[in-house]
Amino acid sequence: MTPFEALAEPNRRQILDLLRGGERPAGELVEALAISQPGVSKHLRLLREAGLVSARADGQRRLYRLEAARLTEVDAWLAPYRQAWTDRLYALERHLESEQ
Amino acid sequence: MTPFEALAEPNRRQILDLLRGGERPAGELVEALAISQPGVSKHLRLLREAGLVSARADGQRRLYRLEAARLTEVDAWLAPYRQAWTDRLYALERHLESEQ
DNA sequence: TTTACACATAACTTGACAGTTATATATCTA
DNA sequence: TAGATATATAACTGTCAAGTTATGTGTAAA
Repeated sequence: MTPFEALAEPNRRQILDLLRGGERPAGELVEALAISQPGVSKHLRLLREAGLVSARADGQRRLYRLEAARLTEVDAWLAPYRQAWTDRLYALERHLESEQ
Repeated sequence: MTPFEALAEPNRRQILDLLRGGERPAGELVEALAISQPGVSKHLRLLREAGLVSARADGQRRLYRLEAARLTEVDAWLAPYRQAWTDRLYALERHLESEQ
C-alpha cells in the first residue's frame, strides 16, 4: 500500500492525526475512532505496510508512532502544484473566471 | 470522491501531472496513459467530481484543465506533518535510531 | 447527408477494501 | 496457575473501484 492509498481512508488519516501528538497505544486509538478494535488493528497494519507508522511492544500494549518521513513522498508530489496555485497567472485566471 | 481518494490512483495522479503543463484534450491523455480510452474517460469523470479538473468543449474535443485550488485541501492536511518532519527533535530521533 | 472522429456511457467482471464477529496469542495480575 | 487485559488474526460479507468491450452521442469533414 502506497502512502497515497493509505491517506485515502479517513480513519487512517485520523490515526495519523492522533499520532502527531506522540506515541499512542493501540487501545487509545480504538477509543478515539468510531470503528471496532479489529477494524483499527487492520488500519494500523496497512499504515505499517505503508511505512507511515511503526510499533513497539510495551508490556501487553503496543505503542504506535508516526513515521512522518514517509509523508515526504506525498509532499514531494504536491510541491509543483503548490507552485501552481500560488502562481500569479493562476490567481488571475481564477479572478477572471469569477467575473464571468 | 474526495481529493484524497482521487490521488490514491496512479493513473489519476499522472493525469494531473500532465495537466500541470496546461489544458489538454482527452485524447492526448489517452495516448499518454497505458489504459483504454474509456478507462481514461472514467478517471476524468472522477477527477471532475473531486473538483480537481474541469472541462470545456472545443469542437469535437474536450479540453481538460487542472483545478489546483482543490489540492489545497490535501496541502492543508499535510501542513502540520511538514512541520513534524522538519522538526529538530524529529531529526534527532531519526539520527539516534540510525545509530542503534 | 453519409462517413469519420472524439469522447462519454452502458454493461459486465474481477479483485480489493472496509467493516463485522469470533478466536487466537501474549502478557500482566491475583 | 487461572483469570483478565491488550492486541492481532481468521473468516466472512457487502460494497465499490478499476479495468475491459461494445455502443451511444455529438461534431467535423467529404
